[in-house]
Amino acid sequence: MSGHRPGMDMAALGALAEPNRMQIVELLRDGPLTVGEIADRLGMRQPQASKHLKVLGEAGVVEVKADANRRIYKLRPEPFQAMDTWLGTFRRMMEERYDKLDDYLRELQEKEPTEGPQ
Amino acid sequence: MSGHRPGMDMAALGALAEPNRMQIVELLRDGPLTVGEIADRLGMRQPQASKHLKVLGEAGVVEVKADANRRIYKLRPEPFQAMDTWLGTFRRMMEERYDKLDDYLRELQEKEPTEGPQ
DNA sequence: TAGGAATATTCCTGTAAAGGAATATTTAAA
DNA sequence: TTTAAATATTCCTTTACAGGAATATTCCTA
Repeated sequence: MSGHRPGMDMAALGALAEPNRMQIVELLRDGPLTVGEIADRLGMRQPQASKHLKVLGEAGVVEVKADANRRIYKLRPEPFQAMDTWLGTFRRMMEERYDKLDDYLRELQEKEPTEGPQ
Repeated sequence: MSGHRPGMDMAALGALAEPNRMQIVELLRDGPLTVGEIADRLGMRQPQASKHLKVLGEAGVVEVKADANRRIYKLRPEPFQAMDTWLGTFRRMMEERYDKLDDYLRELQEKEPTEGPQ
């Protein structure tokens, strides 16, 4: 299977597209943290932190390690690597200064010969 | 101004985190297209295509060029470059196999000397 | 200037998701 | 085995947003 086009997971994107979760991710960039620390440093309540971490976990962005009472969360590299790969497919476009617009305009003209070759 | 931390725009992320819009973006990767073409190729109705394109436009992901009746949409490189830059700040983590977890565990131990050095 | 093509907008409705508050769960320690 | 700390979960309410259908807008052409 996996006859899909390259595409992109999207799950991670959806998870990151929420400000609080983005903050959590940027916080975890510097290393693993417990739920309490995350909540403290970001000024959010523990339940909200837990909920956001759950979403991040389900999206594969973070993983947990239990330490007795604590839950230590840390980033997983995979989704970031995936995003990086995906971005690669746009690299050509990112550098292109000649953007095919004129080509496309011409293309449209030809497809639409309202009048015969006058 | 711009005393912000590096961070990430987020607007683009939010826009991309919707399947149909992601499809539009991947379609536009190969070059500019009109609304009608986009709707056709993706099997969505014109109004929905217009709406999604509007969101993408407000997020700075696409830009329009008017051609008479038509609106030709194409990708803007900026948000992709921004994502790329942002991803760069995770590159260290992406490659790291030693993930500071042990360090952090030790750190937690020391911060919590419930009993004296027994 | 009337008509049609291409696109945008509006209104409505259903649903997913986020925050707040309370509570359940788990674990260590007394 | 009771208590407290750390975390997860549930319930509720509100809001954002996506799709559907209809309609408005813009522009070309006859």
